[in-house]
Amino acid sequence: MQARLDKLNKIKELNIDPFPHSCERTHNTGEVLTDFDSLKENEITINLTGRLVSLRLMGKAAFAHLQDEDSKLQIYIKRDIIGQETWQLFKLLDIGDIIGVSGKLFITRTEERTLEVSALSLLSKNLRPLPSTKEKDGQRWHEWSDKDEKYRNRSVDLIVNPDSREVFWKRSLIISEIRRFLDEQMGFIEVETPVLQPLYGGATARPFVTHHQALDRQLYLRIADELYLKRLITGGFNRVYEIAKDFRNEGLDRFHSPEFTMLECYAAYEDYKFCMKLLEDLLPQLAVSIHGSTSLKWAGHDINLSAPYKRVTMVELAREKTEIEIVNRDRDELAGELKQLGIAIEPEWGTGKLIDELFSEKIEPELIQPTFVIDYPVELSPLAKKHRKTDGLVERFELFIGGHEFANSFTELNDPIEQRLRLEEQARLRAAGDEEASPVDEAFLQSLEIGMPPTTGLGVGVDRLVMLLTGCDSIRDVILFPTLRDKHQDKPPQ
RNA sequence: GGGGGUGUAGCUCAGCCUGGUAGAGCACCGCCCUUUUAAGGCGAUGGUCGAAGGUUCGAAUCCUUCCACCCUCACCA
Repeated sequence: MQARLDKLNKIKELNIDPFPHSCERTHNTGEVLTDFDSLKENEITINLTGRLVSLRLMGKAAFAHLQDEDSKLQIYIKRDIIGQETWQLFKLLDIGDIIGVSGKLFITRTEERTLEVSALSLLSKNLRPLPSTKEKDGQRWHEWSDKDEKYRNRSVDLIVNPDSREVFWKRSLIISEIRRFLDEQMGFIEVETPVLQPLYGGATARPFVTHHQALDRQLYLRIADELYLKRLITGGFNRVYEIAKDFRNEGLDRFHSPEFTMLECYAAYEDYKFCMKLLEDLLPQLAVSIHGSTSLKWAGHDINLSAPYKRVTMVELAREKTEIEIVNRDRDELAGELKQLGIAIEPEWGTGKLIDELFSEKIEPELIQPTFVIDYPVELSPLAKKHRKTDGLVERFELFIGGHEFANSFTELNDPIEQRLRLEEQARLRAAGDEEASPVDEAFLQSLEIGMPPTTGLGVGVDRLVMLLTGCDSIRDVILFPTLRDKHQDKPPQ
């Protein structure tokens, strides 16, 4: 770094501003590579900007690679072409500097498409050396691969690791494709609901708690958008969605981040079958536009996202995979059968929790191809409407892919009286020590009392969707700045 | 929280089992080189071996504790 500061001063002594305000730019590397033949034929002068990522100095000439937002291009710098003054500047450049070059295209003896530089300017000096990497024909040496460092220093990661760049490029595409699908094909509108909430709800999770000074009041970071979005349905917006961060104060692992991105959408005058159809339209479309095909590899499985997806009720699945009946069961009997399967259970768990446990232990991991698991026990779903045919169930589904949950949806409960009873039951569990049961949200209940049309809602974990479509196996690989422990200095000895 | 793994030069890693005072490649610095591409050649610099204790004549190496990351289980949609 000291060496680079010295160079910075030498550059200033040459009367060159190492951090100028603007520059000329006519193309990016992608455009040059695409139209190379005609640009070369017509001897078009190209102005490129980018970061110097490799340098091969050979006395009075040099080859280098310039990387921009698209890809990279080799440039050729020759003293006799750029002149003594610019050559002096060039020799003070380092890998990592951002420069602008202009010149015409040619092909080297080794047949690499190259820009012959006739003018060169420094746009921003690099003072902190980048990790050195080498690459040829897609093969890489000395790759900067320390995961901890990648997560903590994403700028460097994005410069140095094309794979990371591609993941986040795709993430952005996925989100804009989802928006386009909902806006243009489905007639939804995007809305924004509070992140800071006086009460939290819409999911079972422990919230983050914060405090507002001026109001002198406790607020929570939202764990879900659900209750607010339904209030908008009551208000007359028939199709709304939100793509935003939710926050859950829980453990973190490969599939869970304390802040994560959720898509929630609600459609009036539809039921949960609408949401299944929506996913069967959206996912193949996304897979093709992001990945080029509906078949992909993820978590060691070959997965095909072509619709339609298998639909199977939770009751059938439990019967088929474990021979256990889950509807209207006596709590202790059910607990006994779970124990026989070797599932560790806690004495205070109710039937809902037991079924949930059975399901995640024995059934989820086997759902590799996209599968809608439908019709859940009412105990697990305080916000879902009871099943139109079967007692004890609600109209709900979750989508499983590769053994993991990707979406959750139900026909929304819009009977305000029943909803109040169910929320009061949750509040009772909460009072009994279940930190994840939600409190009663009076504003939400009053909105149901005004009258919410029959409605269906859907939540999709966007981070997991990105993992699936980019082949990443950790949620940290698809979040630009994942939550990490502090890397503090070790405490001094006493 | 339990179990396993990792941490050595700016980067990627060897050395640890079997203790003797730190190594390679790349980067960086100097010199040579006007179509190279993991450019090449010559030379130089660079490390409190994650931290702190302990054992020992002697610790990167053995032991203990702590810190961070990864995997896994538990918790958790």
